[in-house]
Amino acid sequence: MFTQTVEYALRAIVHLAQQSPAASTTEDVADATHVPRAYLAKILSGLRRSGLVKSQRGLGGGISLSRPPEELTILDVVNAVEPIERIKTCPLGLSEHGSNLCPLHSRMDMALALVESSFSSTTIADVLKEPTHSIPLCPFPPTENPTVP
Amino acid sequence: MFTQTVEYALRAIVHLAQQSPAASTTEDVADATHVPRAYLAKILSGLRRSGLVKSQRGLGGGISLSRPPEELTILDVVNAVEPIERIKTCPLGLSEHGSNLCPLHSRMDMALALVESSFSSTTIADVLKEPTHSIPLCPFPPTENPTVP
DNA sequence: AGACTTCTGGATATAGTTATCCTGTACAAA
DNA sequence: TTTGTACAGGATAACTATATCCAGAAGTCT
Repeated sequence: MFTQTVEYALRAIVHLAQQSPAASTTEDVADATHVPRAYLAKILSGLRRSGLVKSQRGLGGGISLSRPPEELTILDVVNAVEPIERIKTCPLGLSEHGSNLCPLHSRMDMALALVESSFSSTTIADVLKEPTHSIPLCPFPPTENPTVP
Repeated sequence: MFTQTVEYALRAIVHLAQQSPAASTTEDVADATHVPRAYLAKILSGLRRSGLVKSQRGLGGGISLSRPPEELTILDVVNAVEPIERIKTCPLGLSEHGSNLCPLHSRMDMALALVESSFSSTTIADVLKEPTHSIPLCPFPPTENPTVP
């Protein structure tokens, strides 16, 4: 459901947040997140162009967050790499319909809205501050898989 | 977020439900749903293998639903073509962690759970029976894009 | 049987995603 | 200024998703 790229970007951002406001090299992030170095570099370039992170070359340089983790939501990250595209017009391309959605696409869009809402209400800081001793990217104590009634 | 294939499969199923229990030819479905015929044929083959639809060759044949629309959820269709994979173990591949999820993946899985739940609580019949005169695959009256508070 | 219809499945093409590599550029420190 | 570090970005490869085409199998109707 979520692409590799989104997964990788989120891992990277969480790691950067753990080091924030210090910078990490691409190599450091790759090692910590188990993301292929060269591909991670591309993703981080994209995040820089989106303004989520800033980069510094040379010794002591690396990548760091542009904003504090409290002001960065999961949705910000997801939308920077692969925007969640809400369904705004009928995908069948029937021009007569304008912006009205049929029941099917209305339901699909509702699911997108749920994800969007869930992601926008969680900051990276929330992820780091999770109660108990569970460590992001490196868990330990039990976290139940949620089931929505 | 959802793939073309999922979108196409849902359109096809909704159309089949509208004709249910009669059969439609692949051609009919393709025309009604604006899905490329040859590709649709592949998708329908898959749905048949999954048992959601049955096929009949020859004159008067075609594809029809195996179950009444009341007993078919959106989730059934999605899972038949591209299963929603809940995150059950840490994607970092750290064996020590067993099945415990870190806060990040716990949140991501929660989003998946929301979608799964939303899709499992809507049958294809629900989509067809939507109040007002809005017609699935062919809408007309306004349906507001939902926004979750 | 013969003509026609419709699904089935294999081969193939095209585009997008994921991943790697390599050269160049910017910066720091000595 | 030289050396070393680290990001930037282009070229390329492998794989998957999407899409097309066609020959063949299975069915209906006369």
